[in-house]
Amino acid sequence: MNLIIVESPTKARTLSRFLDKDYSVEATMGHIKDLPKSKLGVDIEKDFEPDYLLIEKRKKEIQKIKSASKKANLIFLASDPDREGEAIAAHVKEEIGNGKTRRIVFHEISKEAVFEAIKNPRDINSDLVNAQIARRVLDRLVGYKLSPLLWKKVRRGLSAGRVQSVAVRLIVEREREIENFTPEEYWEIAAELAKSGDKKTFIASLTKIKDKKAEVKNKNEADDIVKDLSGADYKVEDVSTREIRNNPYPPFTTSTMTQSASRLFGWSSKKTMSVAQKLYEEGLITYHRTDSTNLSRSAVQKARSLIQKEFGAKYLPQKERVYKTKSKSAQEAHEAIRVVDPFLKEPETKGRFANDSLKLYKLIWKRFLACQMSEALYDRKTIIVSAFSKYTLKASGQTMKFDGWTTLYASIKDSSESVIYLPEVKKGEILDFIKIHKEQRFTQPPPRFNEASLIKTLEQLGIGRPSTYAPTISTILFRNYVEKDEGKFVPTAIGTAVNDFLVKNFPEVFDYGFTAEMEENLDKIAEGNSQWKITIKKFWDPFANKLEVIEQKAERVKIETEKLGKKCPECKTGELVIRTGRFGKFISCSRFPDCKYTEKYEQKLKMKCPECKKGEVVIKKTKKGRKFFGCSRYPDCTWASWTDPRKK
DNA sequence: CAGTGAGCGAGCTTCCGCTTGACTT
Repeated sequence: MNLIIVESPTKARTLSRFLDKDYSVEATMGHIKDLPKSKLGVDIEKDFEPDYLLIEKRKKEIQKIKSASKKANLIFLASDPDREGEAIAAHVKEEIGNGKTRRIVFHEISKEAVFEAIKNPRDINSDLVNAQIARRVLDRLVGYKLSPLLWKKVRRGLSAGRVQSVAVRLIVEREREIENFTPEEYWEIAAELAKSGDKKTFIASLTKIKDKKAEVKNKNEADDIVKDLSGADYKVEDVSTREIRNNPYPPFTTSTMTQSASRLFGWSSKKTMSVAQKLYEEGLITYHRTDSTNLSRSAVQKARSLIQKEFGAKYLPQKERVYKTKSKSAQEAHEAIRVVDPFLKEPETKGRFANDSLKLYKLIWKRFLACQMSEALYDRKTIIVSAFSKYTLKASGQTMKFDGWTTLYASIKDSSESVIYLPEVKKGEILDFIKIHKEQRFTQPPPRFNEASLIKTLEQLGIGRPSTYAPTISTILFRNYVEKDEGKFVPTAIGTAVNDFLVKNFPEVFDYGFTAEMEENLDKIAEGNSQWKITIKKFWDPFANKLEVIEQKAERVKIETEKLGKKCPECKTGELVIRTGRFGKFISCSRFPDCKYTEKYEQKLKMKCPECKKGEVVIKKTKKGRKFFGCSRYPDCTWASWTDPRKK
């Protein structure tokens, strides 16, 4: 009897299905050891010795593993093939405490991959484990030293960390960009033209004036050009047709899946991940927390045979498509997110969220199949027109020749570049002038982040991991650092104050490149080329100095309040302001602490309560920070709902 | 379903990354 230990119980179940009776499989449910929650757990005096303890909640799993290991001849530690997985394997080995353990890794869950791995066992890679320790200790030092500083200098209960604080920083700085943005006026000018005698017209936009890019700044300039152009001869200078090839998107990762579900279904990352978790547990999709775009050979073969059968040879490229993982921080522990069986188009999904499950499954199915299909082909035709040999105008449009993969999965490009009618014309041909179009426009500020764009940006910066994107968003909302306004993130006064304090005093730690630099150092440790204690010491010494100075010298941070423009009804002298407390926003008197008047701040939905029809629907927060909808007449009316009543 | 802010100063808050449940207001 041999024992295989993996991280996920679902993975354990899948493995035991295709392994014979000689193997038993157990799961750790993630990490089994960690630093203590209630204290630092890092002995700085003793070279940063970490105090890894068994996690209370994992006692049950450890017991099961221990008893199973007693019956086993060999124990294969098959946690994920990355830094964290190596640490888990090391921790399990410490607990089992005998020489029967072997470390194995596999990158896909198939019989072949598992047996191949078993044939190539190795020892625990202590360099990789050391890299995990360095990562853990660094995050603990940053989080557990800076948070208490915030309690002292800003407010109790706040938090700071390598990941969450940068997420807040992105949102705060974007808001400032928007506030400081001055829109600039510009004009778009186009001529509506037609082939001589043709009834159908087309639009050519002004691109150049005297061979320089046309930049029309104001109405006077626009009017002059329009006057000029109105009586002009329009001559075709050039006609060209070019074939455009459009390749499919790579298969989903956690980041791209949450982005697509957000764009297409309007789902939060939390919702997408929980629906994906169910699909994974039902054996319908591969693991949903991954940054890899790798696909198993056999899955690709199945996909190809389905494409051949359902869509025909034209839709099947000669060679299978291979996707290289772009993300620098990727650790390739898992495959891309794909359906397990491409031939299963519409599985029966169970439970309360059956509809959502099916919706997400179909999206993953399409994305996976599409990624192995032929490219889409377009003809892009461009007509260059001149007027007075001073003005250059351009009309372009494309027609699809072959839909390829877009027959399954809509390309974003298709919706933005609509098919435009362009006539058959020849060089030198004179066109009929119909009329001039002009339109005033303004440059736009960058958009606020939503969950999708925030996750995308964090991933590009290498900050956070697939398992933490959704939880990080929950954290910064729960702490009231940011709030959502129509799905977009807006920083609160607290979030802005905390961010400015951190960035001003610890610019290196919250620099957008800090994590990338940390990863480089961790790689050196993992390769055995550097010692983790030295790396941590290099960070710690200047950091500790700064901590001390700032703790002594920094002033307590004042948090800006938003005025409501009303007098305080109690003292009649102060003004009412909005403050953000531990439980969200509330209204109070600006003369606090001299006047202690407070009032509830209610975010109204402009909708009557569906139950009593008298009160208004208001947004509230539970003690745990979760948003819900309730009636403003509470406790007279106890109507409440998790979901937005407007969306029914 | 009251509480939040300041400061008094009991005792407590806090990180990131692995994994799943529990499951309501």
